[in-house]
Amino acid sequence: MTELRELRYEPKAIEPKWQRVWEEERTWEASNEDDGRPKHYVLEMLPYPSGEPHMGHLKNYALGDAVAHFSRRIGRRVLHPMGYDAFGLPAENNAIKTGEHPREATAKSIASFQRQFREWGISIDWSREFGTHEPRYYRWTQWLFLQLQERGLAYKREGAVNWCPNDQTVLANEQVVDGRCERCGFEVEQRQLEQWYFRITDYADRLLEDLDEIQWPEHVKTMQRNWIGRSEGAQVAFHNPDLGIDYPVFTTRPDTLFGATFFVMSPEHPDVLRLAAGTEHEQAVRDYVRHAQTESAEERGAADKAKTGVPLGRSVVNPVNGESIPMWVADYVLMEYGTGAIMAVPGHDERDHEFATVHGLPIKRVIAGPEGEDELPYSGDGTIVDSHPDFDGLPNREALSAIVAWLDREGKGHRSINYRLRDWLVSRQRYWGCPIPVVYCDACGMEPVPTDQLPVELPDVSDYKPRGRSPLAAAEEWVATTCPRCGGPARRETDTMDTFVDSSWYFLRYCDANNDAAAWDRDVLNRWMPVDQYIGGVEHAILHLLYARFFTKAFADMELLDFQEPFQALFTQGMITRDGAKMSKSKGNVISPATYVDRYGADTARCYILFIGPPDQDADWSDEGVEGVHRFLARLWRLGVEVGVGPADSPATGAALSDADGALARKAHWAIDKVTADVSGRFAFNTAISAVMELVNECYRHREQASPEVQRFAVATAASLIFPFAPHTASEVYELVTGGRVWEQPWPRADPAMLTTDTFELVAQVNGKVRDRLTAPTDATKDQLEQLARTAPNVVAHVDGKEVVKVIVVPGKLVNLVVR
RNA sequence: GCGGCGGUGGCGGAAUGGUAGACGCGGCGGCCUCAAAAGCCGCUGGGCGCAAGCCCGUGUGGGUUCGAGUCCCACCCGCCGUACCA
Repeated sequence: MTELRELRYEPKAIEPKWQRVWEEERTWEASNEDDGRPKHYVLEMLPYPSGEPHMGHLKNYALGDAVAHFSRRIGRRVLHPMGYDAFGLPAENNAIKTGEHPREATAKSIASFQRQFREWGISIDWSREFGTHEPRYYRWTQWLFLQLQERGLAYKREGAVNWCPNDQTVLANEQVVDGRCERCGFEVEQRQLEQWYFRITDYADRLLEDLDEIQWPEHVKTMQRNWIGRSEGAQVAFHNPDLGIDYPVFTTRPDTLFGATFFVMSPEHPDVLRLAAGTEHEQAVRDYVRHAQTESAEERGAADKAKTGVPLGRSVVNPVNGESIPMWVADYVLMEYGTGAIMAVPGHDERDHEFATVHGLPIKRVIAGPEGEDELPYSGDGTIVDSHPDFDGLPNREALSAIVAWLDREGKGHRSINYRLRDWLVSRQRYWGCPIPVVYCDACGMEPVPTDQLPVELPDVSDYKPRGRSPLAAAEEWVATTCPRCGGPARRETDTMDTFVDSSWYFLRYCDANNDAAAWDRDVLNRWMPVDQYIGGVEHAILHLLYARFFTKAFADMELLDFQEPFQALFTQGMITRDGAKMSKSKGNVISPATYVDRYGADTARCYILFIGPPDQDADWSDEGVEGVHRFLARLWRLGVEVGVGPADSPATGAALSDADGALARKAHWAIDKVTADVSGRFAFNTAISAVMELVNECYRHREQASPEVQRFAVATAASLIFPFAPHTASEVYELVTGGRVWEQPWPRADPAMLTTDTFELVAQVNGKVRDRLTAPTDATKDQLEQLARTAPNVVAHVDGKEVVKVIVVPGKLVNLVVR
């Protein structure tokens, strides 16, 4: 017999062995046929294949795989697919630098992801794999685009857009962070361009309301609510007699209308120059507007910036009292929000107050606050004063609705709801994306490409460099086409789609990934959707998650599917940091999963990343911690070798057991109970793994005394429980002790009789302080427990000479004697 | 400013209002070995004490309670998100 201590746990031998079995037997492929088991769709966010997978991917897929495995073993039919978000700028920027076709770079990266996902042993249904850059996928992206266009949900219009001068393309609002391009960090400019949009604003209310229906982290819901930014108020028209134009403003405080002392327009407001023309302020206004344009979004957006602005030399009439108030232009008014113009109420708005103070404008109080609150601006509630006989004296909240009703009757305004959410700008002047399937004909105008001519394939080009228009524009042979309506010459749209379009429906395609006749079959889709558990990073809280919800609702309206929300439950994972900092090339603290998988095996890397802490929190990677988890798996494996194959059933309920057998069997059942609760009730994988560690420690403790059968049961149970986290080692150990396949076994069940013991440790307290610990029978009465505690030597010492005024007995736990 | 999350040993972290610090790392000691590595076993919050044991201890200060890391109030600090949104 081989000396045990010479036995080495060799993941390099174990892991490929099981990967081969799963691959050859296609173990993780899911059938679209309903077999009576409840379905469970487990999905991790689509990876963007650039270079190699990083630690974030390892965490994401280790988490998802644990959920998928656990779900299968508790009897669900599980869909756990994989694909690649393969269009995008990194591959294209690489092409500009090196000339390598983005398709080549992407293919290499995908191959690396595929290889590593296999090496990690993630239980993926590979039969459904695709990349969003493959024509067989983007054909349907284009088809869906046309469906949206047919219903007016995709449209083209001219307007002010965000332009990234580095990436040479427009960006959606969601992709501009602090005035900078979310991708490259360059300052974004405003340009006036004709672009494609999706009408996501039509869905603002539904996107907001349905958040109540889904199990998502509250902070993600909050971020979406804030992004949608619904606010209730009124639209009120202020008339300018010079041009004879009504300028509507949006306000959430119509109750302060009588306090408006001036009127402010955004520098981007199209009428600003027209209004100033011919006044003494014309030149000053021109200068101010020009300056505002050159100022970066960042400078302009700084909250502590002084309130600048110039008068327009015109005035408008406040419709509620006929007062003429001066018009100004100031950059604290944003064109993007509301109507691009505001009524300024310096008495009750901080910003307006600041502006009025700087520019010497009148400040009027129209709401009286409680006693002592006589500072202006006052933004709290109070009583209407100096406004109108009908409203003076009313509480302002009451006056608010009364004033809106009155405006409505008088035709001067109406109730209005305003949103921060803008339509989603989807066209991009870049190459490596999904072509927008429309053509332009001189005779017929814009024409959608007929669906039987899809896909519009992305042509090869020789020059990827963006020049303010898509590189596709240079592919003349491709651009020149015929009009589908009149057959005459036509030109193709050369913009491509935002890659977020690709990833807004991929989870649908997985359900019916190989369907050549349609994007999906509605019945097949209904058998899997919605995704039961979605897992990914919070960085997608707004962008991807909002877009995907919008698509789902739009498709539901088109009767392409029958549910309103794509992701029933969402789990957002924390970041993996290194030395307390985010990993980045510039910091030089990047570590790659491959290093650890190579050194310790995939099971160690996966278990460690789950063991490190609660998965929704950030966690710092520690090399020493990895060693510990590796030791644990090696200890488990060694137990398997030592105990060998044979019967491994749980001791029968009520069987007479030796002390060692009893302790070990109970620990095994305790671990089953604990792991099951930790995994199913919450994502407490860290404590689940520590419970299996405890079981393994208990196995070592009873190695000499416990019977082979009970030891085998304990080891098999440990293997079975660790399987969702360390599938290879678990499979190996389970085979060593039972000869069977762990993934084919149902999830173990704890025997309730084995979860209780005859005695427990009774804590004896005096005045809430622990004074003794005693062994007490589990079935003892409260009185018996009290007597036991009262006689404990150290309790007696603390009670001595005092009066027991109260006794608290918590059966199974403690006795507390309150003395005086 | 606003919103959210968090603050527990040397470190990562664990604790349905009921034994604070499970599990892991690190450290210390022992066994094995010619020796080391690996492995196995034990100890490991701080202070006082020969010991039994006692005192202190979950960011700070109050409160509720027989009992508070946990609940309430007021603060401090850190991280994330968001910010002239009318």
